[in-house]
Amino acid sequence: MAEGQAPAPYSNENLLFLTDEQLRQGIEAMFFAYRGFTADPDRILADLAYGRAHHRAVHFINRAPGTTVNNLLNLLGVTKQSLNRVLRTLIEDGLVESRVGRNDKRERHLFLTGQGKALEQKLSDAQRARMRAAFRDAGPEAVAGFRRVLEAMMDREMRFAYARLKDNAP
Amino acid sequence: MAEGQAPAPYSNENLLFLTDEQLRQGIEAMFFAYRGFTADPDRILADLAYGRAHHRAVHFINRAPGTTVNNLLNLLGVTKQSLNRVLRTLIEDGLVESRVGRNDKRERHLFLTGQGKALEQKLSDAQRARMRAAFRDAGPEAVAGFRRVLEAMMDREMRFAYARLKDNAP
DNA sequence: AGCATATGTCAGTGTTGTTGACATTCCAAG
DNA sequence: CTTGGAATGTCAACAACACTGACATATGCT
Repeated sequence: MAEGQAPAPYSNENLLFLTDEQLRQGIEAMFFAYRGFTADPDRILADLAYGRAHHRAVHFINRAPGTTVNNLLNLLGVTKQSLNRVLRTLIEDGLVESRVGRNDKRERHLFLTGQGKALEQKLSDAQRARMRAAFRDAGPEAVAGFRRVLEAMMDREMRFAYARLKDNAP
Repeated sequence: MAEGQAPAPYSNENLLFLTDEQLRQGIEAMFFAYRGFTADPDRILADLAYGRAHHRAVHFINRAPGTTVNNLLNLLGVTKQSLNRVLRTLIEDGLVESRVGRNDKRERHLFLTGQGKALEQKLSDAQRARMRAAFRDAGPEAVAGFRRVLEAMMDREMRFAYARLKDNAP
């Protein structure tokens, strides 16, 4: 493997030298951490009749109230048919409200109802608690590094979407 | 919300103060980054008749050759029925070999065949390439922070499993 | 001998994703 | 004002991957 070769000593590249082993550890860290990341909301959702897809939809509708279906589609990276199934149950159950667009009446703008906000709170409280504990354990500089690496790992369009959400923050 | 309150000025807590907004950004970063993290192997797997579950199995068998089914079960966090379906196809297709244990004949020890190693290489090359690019962009200190936060986010048992894999590294 | 462990298997179910096809509504350009 | 395309919704079929529950087999340990 090309990446298995050691760099010349004293080269600047040494600072950036990444062995396959280091990269593998990064990969495994992502895998195990993501399991932890989703574990708490998953436990809550198991009791209700909802799954992870509902959680994601509710999260982003809360984050960007009034978002269109198409926008949500891009954020979530699924097909409209897949999202529609989830949205339909959320609307039927009174967690999400879908309002026809004023300017463009083809578009539907999505909002959480009181009930929807309550579920979002419950789920994100659990997820934030773990994130807070991890951030606290690791310290502020580690958190900054964590964010830098994750941003660099995203696809281009998702990096933009992520930045846009940050700016639109309430 | 309790966590929405600002800490007293000049308190040590300031260094660790984490707003809901910061935590939400961390959550979204995890979500978008994980999408990127799995995107490249997923594209490769789509052409073959395999899925993400096969990738995970092949990864850990490569990582810990001779591992037992039970050990793999714990690493992956799935039921034996679910893992068995994946392992069966991998064994039938000649990517994985299952050897009866010498000491304990109830156990099966799992190994990648040449073919299995080839697939593992192909998949992990793609995944490592992205990880390498992200690590390079973010820099060494960021990588250290990234790892610290992810470790802190794992469940206890997974943190141990992760450490054990690091130590057993070839 | 009897219980526990490790594994494999069968059957049924649920969530989430996919494709493909088709209808509706509406904006905008010619 | 007609037509083309965009945004959305819906139906049907299907696949991957997870789950539970039940049962079988072989083995190890006491």
